[in-house]
Amino acid sequence: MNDPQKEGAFLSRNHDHRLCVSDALQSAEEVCARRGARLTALRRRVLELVWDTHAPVGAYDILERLFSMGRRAAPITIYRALGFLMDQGLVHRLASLNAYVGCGSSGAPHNAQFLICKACGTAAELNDGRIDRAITRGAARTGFTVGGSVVEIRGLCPDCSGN
Amino acid sequence: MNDPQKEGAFLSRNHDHRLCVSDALQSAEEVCARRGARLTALRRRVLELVWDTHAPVGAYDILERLFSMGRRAAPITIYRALGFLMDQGLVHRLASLNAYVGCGSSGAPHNAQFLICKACGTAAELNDGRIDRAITRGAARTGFTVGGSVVEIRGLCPDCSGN
DNA sequence: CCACTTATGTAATATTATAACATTTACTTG
DNA sequence: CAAGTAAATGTTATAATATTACATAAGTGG
Repeated sequence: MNDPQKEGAFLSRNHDHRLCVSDALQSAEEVCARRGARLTALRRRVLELVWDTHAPVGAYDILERLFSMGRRAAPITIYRALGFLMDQGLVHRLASLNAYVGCGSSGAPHNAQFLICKACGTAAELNDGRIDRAITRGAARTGFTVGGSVVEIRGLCPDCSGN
Repeated sequence: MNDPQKEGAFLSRNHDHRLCVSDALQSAEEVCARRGARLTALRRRVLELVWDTHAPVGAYDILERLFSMGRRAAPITIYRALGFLMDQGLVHRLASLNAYVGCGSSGAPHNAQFLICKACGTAAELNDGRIDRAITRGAARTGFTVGGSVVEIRGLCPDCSGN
C-alpha cells in the first residue's frame, strides 16, 4: 500500500480515478480467482459501475447506466450482482443511503466505518480499530455481545471542508 | 433517573413495560408543551405504537396497528407523525432496519448509538461519549469533519446471550 | 368572526428490494 | 465430446418503504 494515491482515506479531488478503477478490477479478479468465485462479465460490469465514482451509487442508478451502455437488465439482476460482490467483500452497502460503494481494502468480507461527505457525496472507508473497540466495550458495559456494526458518519471531507 | 427499571440500556425481559410507555408519553407531553409543539391525538397514538415494544417497528406496521384500532390512515400520515416525533427527539429511525424506535433519553434531537439484538429484536439506545469521540478522532485523522453519525450495532442482548 | 398557520386527508406515485420460475451458460465427469 | 448438473442470468410480477401534490379541516391570534 505504498501507492501515493492511497495515503489517506480520501483521495484528492483530482486524483487519477482510472487507477482506482483498474486497481479495483484487478484486485477483484485476483480475489475471485483465488477463491474460485466467478467474476462474470455482468458482475465485473456492475463492479466497474460501482467504482465509477467514490460516491455511493444506488442500485437503480447502476441499472440506468447499464441501459445507457446498451445492456438491458432487470433490477434483480443488479441486486444479484451486488449480492455477489458484497459476499466477496468487493462492495459495501451503506444503509443510511441505500447505496453501494466499492471496497478499497478488498480481500475478504469485513465490517468497516464509512465517512460520507454531505457536500460532494464521496464516501471513504475507514477501518479504525479504535472505533470498533469503543463500540465493543460500550456494548459490553450493558451486557451486549457485538456481532457486527453499521457505522456511517456524515460530515465534510477534507476537500470540502477546506482543510 | 433513579428508576430501578432504568439501570442499564436493556431492561429485563419481564420488566413492567406499561411504565416505559407511560413515562415516554408523559415525557413527550412535557417536552412538547415546553416547546409549544403540538402533540396531537394522532401523533400521541403513533408514539404509543412505537413504544408498543422495545423492538423497532416499521412504518407500515404502525399503519396496520392503527387500522386494527379502527383508525384508517394513509402511509403519509404515519411518516408525517414519525417526522414530527423525530424532530422532537422522541423517536429514532434505525437506517439498517428501516424501522423506528422510541427514544428513552428524550428531550432534544440527538445522535445516539443503538444496540439491536438479533435474537429478540429489541433495540437499546446507548449514549456513549467514548464511541462518539473515537469516531470524531478517527475521522479527524483523515481530515474529515463529523456532522453526525449512524451507529447501529447488531448482536445479542444480555437476556439472549445468557449473561 | 376572519385571516392565517398548522395539521390531516386523499390520491397517486417514486424508490428500493425480493419472490418465483424459466432459460442459458459453464463446469464436471464419464 | 456429450450428457448431466450446478451456477448464473432472464423474465415477470410484486413486496416494502417513502414521498409529492393538492384538498380539507382544525387550531391560533388578531
